[in-house]
Amino acid sequence: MTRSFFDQVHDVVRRIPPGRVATYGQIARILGSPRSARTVGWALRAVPEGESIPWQRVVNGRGEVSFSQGSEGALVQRALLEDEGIVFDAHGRIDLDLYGWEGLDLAERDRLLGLSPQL
DNA sequence: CGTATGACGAGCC
DNA sequence: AGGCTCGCCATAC
Repeated sequence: MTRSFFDQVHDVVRRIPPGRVATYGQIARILGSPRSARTVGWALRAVPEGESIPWQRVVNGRGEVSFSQGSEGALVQRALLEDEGIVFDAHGRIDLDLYGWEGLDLAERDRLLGLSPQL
């Protein structure tokens, strides 16, 4: 298969519904590379602006926007998430128990991993 | 083909 | 508790 890890990351991120967030580590685990969280972040950094990939719905394991505080990217991401109804606490963090993505069901996960050729 | 790079994460001070 | 280090691993060069 020609799908790069980056493409697979993008595929998964596109599945995150509005108002929900996933973590870098979670995406990595879904793709079968539990130690590739950093690479997930890199894959999102490489998302072209025009693409319809909801990159803002991916945060770090503590529910924080993973840009240096005050940076433009951080402000943009937070604004986009708040537009989806997500509420940040006083520490600028998201309650993952409340807004965390449920994840993919097994069938969908297998399809994304290419275990069951469908297209 | 070796080295550098990160929008992470776990662990150790 | 909070900050720092170190491992990780797909790409970039």
